[in-house]
Amino acid sequence: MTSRRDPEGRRRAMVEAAVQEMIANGSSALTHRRVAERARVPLGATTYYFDSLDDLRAAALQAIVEQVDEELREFAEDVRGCDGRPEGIAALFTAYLSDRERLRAESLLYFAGMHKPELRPFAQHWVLGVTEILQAYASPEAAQATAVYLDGVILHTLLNDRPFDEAALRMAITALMGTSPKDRT
Amino acid sequence: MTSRRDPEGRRRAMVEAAVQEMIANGSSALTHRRVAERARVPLGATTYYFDSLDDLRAAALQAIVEQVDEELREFAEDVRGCDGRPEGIAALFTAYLSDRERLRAESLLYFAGMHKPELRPFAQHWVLGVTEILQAYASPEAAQATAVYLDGVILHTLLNDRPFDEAALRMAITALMGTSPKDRT
Amino acid sequence: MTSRRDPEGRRRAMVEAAVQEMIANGSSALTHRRVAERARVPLGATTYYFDSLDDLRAAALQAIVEQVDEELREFAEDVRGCDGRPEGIAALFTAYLSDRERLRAESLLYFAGMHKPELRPFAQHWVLGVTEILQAYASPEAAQATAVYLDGVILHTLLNDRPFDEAALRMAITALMGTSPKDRT
Amino acid sequence: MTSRRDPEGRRRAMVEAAVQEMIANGSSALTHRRVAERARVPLGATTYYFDSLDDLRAAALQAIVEQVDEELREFAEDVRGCDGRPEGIAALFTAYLSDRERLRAESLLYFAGMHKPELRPFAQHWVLGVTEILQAYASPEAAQATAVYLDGVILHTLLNDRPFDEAALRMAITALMGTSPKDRT
DNA sequence: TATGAATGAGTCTTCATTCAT
DNA sequence: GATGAATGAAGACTCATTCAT
Repeated sequence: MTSRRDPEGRRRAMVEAAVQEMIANGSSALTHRRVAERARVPLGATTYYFDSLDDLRAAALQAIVEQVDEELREFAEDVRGCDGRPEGIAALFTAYLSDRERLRAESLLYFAGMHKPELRPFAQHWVLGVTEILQAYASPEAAQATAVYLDGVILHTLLNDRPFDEAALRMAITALMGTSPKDRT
Repeated sequence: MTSRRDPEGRRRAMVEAAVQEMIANGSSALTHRRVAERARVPLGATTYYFDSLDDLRAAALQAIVEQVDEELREFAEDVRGCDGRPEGIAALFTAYLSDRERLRAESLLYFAGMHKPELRPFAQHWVLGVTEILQAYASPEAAQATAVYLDGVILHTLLNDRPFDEAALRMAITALMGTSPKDRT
Repeated sequence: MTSRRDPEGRRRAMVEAAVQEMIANGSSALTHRRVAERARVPLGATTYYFDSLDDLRAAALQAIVEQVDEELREFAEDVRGCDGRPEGIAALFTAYLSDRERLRAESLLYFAGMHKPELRPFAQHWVLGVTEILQAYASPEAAQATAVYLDGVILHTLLNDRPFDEAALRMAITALMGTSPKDRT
Repeated sequence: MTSRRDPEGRRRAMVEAAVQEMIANGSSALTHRRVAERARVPLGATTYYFDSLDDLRAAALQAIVEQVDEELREFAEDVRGCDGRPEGIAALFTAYLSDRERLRAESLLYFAGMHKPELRPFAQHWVLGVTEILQAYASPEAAQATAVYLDGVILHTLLNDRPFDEAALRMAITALMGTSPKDRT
């Protein structure tokens, strides 16, 4: 059992357990009991540390957002590393797609944002972040188009067993990054 | 109350109520009670007509799939009408995006497929359908890339109040439809 | 489906189905639906022919009593055939015990009688019948003692996979049949 | 209401209520509601303390088994007290038969064992126990025959208002206890 | 006469939340 | 501060019985 004398640790353990539970079974499957069991914490602790189950859910989503932040930082650095070239981005993203847990976690933010308007900022975090990163190498419009496409790719990947074809990714990114406002006819 | 002695009508009413309920609050919020109330049907009717809540949910998803089918048929015709030109497709799709209920319904298929592998065929229906339609005017790869991008656009639209910019849509579609395998370096 | 134009046949089919259902799952597992399904009769028929489920249950128990009657007649004849000798009775009874469905059916009468006083006559039918048969070859007291013992044997058999040992049966019957009032000290 | 904050007491109260309910109306009549009402406990408590109704039923049957154990211990001592003489056993058993609640409780084990093979050990407990006790004063075969007969007597008593005749009991026990393997012809 | 649609009462069960300790 | 006992509301589901047709 998580130590009684480490409030912060317990809190983290519960949030992490909530995230895992939501990834595994969806947001609505979250219950105090399951979190307590998974976090190896007494049942009472879940309500002692969080005012309500919704609070706990929100904390879990917040944790996912923070993880997304971290990923975006890494992604930004890696994109710099390959000088923003489409082939490089395609390779980086292919690697990103291989961690399905991560994708599922992100998709939780979408679910949440769709049914609770106040959670939309969480859901938009990823697209906005990617758009910003790509703007260093393409027009704002091209960057956004690419980010939106990549979101579609994530969706597609979550609904297929096979990984997304890297060549297709490269092709699409190349096409989209190269566009610019003047292309608008 | 839905007229008694009209089994088919009652069934339809309940399925429709289930769809509405899921659109409003997500698949997991579906309960017999809410469906009964929305369909103006006694509680017992929901279990009399459907062996289980899962059955009812499945019927609702099936209904959405059928609606998607209908939309794909219309879309196919409209795309033919504009000769598959990107500007035309962008215009058509902008119109499509304006019906948020429809988008939310479709997104239900995605989320359902994410947590229940057996429902994946439902979830892939739309992308596969769009890809097939676009193949008449672009390489298979370009068609799929465009379809995946459009899925991303749907997601983006659902998470924003403002409608998706049609010019951006046109730009991206133009870029993606024009790609072909030989572009792959 | 049992013919619509044979009311008596339908009735019999439902009663028989009820008996089978009760033998298989106990009296309390009886439902209109299961009877209708087993008897291949529309659901409505079960309430059309029987005022209530309890009525149907009673009819089923009555049918078992009638079967017991038939068995008692056979038993009486067979006992006459072996002149009431204990070895003969033991052999006959061993054969009787081999049909577990029959035993389970009889035990239903016991259950029923235990919880519904008005059904006690049904439950006592078997012991009284056997007692009467044996009285031709032993004192009333010996006959009753033997019948009670045989009831214990039925119980024992239903609770064991292995058949009851015929030698033990012969020994006990011999001992009990030979007793007489004057043995009472 | 059973005092809160006395888990063991509440548990016992519910088990006892379940036993009473089953004695009164049979195993299959057991419901959470009736137990809660009889034990003067809120409905939720019944499922908080027992994972399922079957669990509660099992606990009740277990409690009956324990009571049977206690009775067997007493019976063993009393039988020793009368030196295993048939008249003594008959007298003891007559007293035993006078407590109908006890008989009904024991019969629950029989009926349970009949429909659920995994509960057979419970059902056989009494016969095996009595057989073992009597073996100190008779051959194993005679002991078993007597025990089986006594089971029949219990059944008979439960199905009759009048108590079982002690003289008949004495006669039968005398006859059965005196038998021995060599009597088998 | 016969049937299957219909429903409301009642079953088991889960769980967020409260609160005594 | 911490916990686990406690409970009431709500959920899925079953089914005897009623009744329109």
